[in-house]
Amino acid sequence: MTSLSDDLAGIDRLIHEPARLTILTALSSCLKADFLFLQSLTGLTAGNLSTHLTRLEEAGLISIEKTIVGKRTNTEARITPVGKEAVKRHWEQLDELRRRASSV
Amino acid sequence: MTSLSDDLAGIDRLIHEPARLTILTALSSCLKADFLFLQSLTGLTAGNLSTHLTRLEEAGLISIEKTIVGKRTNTEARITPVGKEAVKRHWEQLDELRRRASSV
DNA sequence: ATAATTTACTTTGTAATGCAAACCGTTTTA
DNA sequence: TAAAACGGTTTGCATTACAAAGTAAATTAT
Repeated sequence: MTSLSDDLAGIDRLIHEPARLTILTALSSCLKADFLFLQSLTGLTAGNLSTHLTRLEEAGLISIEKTIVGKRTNTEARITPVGKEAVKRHWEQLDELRRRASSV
Repeated sequence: MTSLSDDLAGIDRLIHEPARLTILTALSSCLKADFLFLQSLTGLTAGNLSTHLTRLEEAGLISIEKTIVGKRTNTEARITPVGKEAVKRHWEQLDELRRRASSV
């Protein structure tokens, strides 16, 4: 038996942060994306995108791979199976919270 | 013309905070609720609920009315028309963000 | 040749804020 | 009448999201 209170307590703030939720949701659909693509997609500054990607990597939700392309570094992010499941679950949790809170 | 980047930038963090999103969504459905009801509904500590309600009131999203019931104070929160529209819009913005980010 | 600019990021500094814990005035109970 | 409960508010701290500054390599201009 769960309650609205449990729904609320179950929200993971790491994922709920709008920028990270956007990044994770996008990566769930395209699997892999490089830094500059994610930057133009989200409109984030490079600094903030960098920090968010690092946090997501530390949490095991994405993996980051750096390669040399041409003569420059290239940073690619890929969602992990854990990350993919987590973001799917997060959207479901939000749906559930909305549903429950909408009928008190 | 809007983009995913605009969707992201348009998210209001005051509303996005899980506890406040829950409070606002609940008040959208029941219009009026007292402090203790909201506390048991959300599972928040009294201190945190108090702070969240104050912030929502300051933002004009809810109104707070204090009366004496029996011999004790009673705090009731009510959603304002602005608040009701804002939370509706927030859920729509999340839907839109999810939709857009899911098809990059 | 080398200075200046651009690219692709990372690190730092700071202001905001969410939470737990402490507090407060009143009322009820022992 | 002491103490515990009620119905909250205020405070202190640790986290964190952002902008701005920094960095290292590559490119362009002079």
